[in-house]
Amino acid sequence: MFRAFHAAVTEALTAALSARDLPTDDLGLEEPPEDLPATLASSVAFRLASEVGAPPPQIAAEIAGEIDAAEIAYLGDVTTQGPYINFHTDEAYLAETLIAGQETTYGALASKDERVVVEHTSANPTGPVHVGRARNPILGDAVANVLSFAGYDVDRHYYVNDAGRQMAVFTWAYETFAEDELDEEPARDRIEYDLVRYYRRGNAYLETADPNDVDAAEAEIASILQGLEAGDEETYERVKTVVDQVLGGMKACLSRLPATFDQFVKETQFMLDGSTTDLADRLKETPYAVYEDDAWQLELDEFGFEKNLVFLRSDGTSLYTTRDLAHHEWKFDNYDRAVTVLGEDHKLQAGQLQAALSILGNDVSQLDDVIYSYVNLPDGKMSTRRGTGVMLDDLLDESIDRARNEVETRLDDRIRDDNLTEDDIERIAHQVGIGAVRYDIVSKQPTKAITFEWDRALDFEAQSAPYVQYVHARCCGILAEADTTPSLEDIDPAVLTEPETEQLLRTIARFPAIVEDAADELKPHRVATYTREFGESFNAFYRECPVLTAGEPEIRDARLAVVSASKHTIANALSILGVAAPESM
RNA sequence: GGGCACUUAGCUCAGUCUGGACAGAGUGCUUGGCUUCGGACCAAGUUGCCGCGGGUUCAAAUCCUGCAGUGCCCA
Repeated sequence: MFRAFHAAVTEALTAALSARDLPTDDLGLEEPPEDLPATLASSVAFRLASEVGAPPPQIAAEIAGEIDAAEIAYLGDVTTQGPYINFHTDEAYLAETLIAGQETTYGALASKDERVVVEHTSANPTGPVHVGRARNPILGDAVANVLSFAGYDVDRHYYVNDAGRQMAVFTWAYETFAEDELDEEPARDRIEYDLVRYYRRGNAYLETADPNDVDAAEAEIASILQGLEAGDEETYERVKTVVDQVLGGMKACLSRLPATFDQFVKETQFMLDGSTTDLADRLKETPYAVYEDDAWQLELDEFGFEKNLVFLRSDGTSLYTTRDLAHHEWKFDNYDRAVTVLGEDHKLQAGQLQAALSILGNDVSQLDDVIYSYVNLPDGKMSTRRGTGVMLDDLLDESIDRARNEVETRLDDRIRDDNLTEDDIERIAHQVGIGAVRYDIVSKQPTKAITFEWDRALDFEAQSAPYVQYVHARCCGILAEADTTPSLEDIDPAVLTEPETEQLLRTIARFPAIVEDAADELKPHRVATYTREFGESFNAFYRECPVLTAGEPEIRDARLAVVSASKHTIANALSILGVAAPESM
């Protein structure tokens, strides 16, 4: 309802200003401080003071007088407080919020008939997913979720860099070394933990072996890269053997979050189908192309990049970015919009990519990047090659273990006698443990750097997932106990008179606007911030307004409807964040 | 050397895009609340040169600019 109210007020205020021949480009609409009863406010009077030649409070009063509240949807009253014009909602605003909230899909926006591809994670298939990379699938999944919930038709892609030097090194190492030449046991019984040992062994060899042996190895690695470039079938199969196995393991790890994908798009696809070659030919024809230092380059200083972008080596082989350009044109062919979630270390590359795409005549306004900062360890970076870092699997295991302990120690304190089974405990441990990790990451602004510390990442207190999940479980508990679902016709919203109920309904009313905003801005953390506000509103309601034990049947039924709307709201908010909504905990 | 980001309470963070009403949460610390629909909860108190300096504005945590610290990138 907040969206409708906002639209109605915008229209009314615009009309009021136009009627007096005043500018309507900046309405100064904002949400007033919490302790004020108004739902929207305008500070437009400040800006008009010099133009009109009157003090702001007087202007505010005149504009307010211009608006007939009775004619505007959901508008109950227009008041002024000094220079501010305050807009108050009417009874229908809360009543219709209550009705809208009965839908299980509450908050979902109308379908937009727009195809969006969200590319995220796209980590090179070199080994187990570590925590340094985990921000990407968690953020990316939430971005895709919020866009989907906001009505876009979303596909999730993982772009597989299977044509780079890393994969050539891996393939060579995998074929060269025998199991007994590896100096460690797999850290975990899954394929990528097994195979990464070859990758590490290979890299160590290249750093420490006799120079002649290294040269021989490098020749083999170069031949793999050339084979890929030439479209050699056998070379593709060799690399594929390694890539698909490692990727399978990484996929299994990511599915624990869960982060799933509609497609794994391989870089080699754009070498095989000739699109990379075509693209390079087209780049050569542009006025930005130069041949310098034995390489084809693009001069991008016009776009703010001092350094040239090399797109073809002297031997005619393409580079990572060239193939990614072909990849992006392919996205543009198949989607209306492309969103890419990537670490700040790829920011320059992304900028150059965008410049090159625009040189090629693409509409780059359909391209959006979501940039996040790296997750570091207190004493340095995480690296798959060197084998440093905390693995995502270990973080999730530890979090689940701690959550299980938490459930078990709380078991005796439970007031509710619902006799949790062993299966329940395990379910809750997973929901809370994994939810806490996701929530911790998704609730922060992606641009801020994170230093990983166990205790901080696994803190179940504070503004964390369990707090919000608990609200959902509470809703479920009450609804289950009620065992009757009053029909909408029986509900009279007018009996909901307590300020806590009103505050809760107001919070519920804002949810669709939060979804819209988070989707427009590609900022899922806004939804996380909202879940905390929601939790506070709900808990205040819970404290002051008994539902099942409410005396009057009308009040009980109406409050049940509030709980039901609350459940839908918080369940949907959690699902956007990718955090499980437990029925009990 | 150049570019991009970040800096808000002891700690972890919202708020910054789009300037507006006394700068918000959690945690910590000091208190209080289960004859009760779920205490992983709630209530009260405490905590601030919004990194520093300048500028724009009726109004700046928010916009511009210089500087510092931190992170990332470029050869």
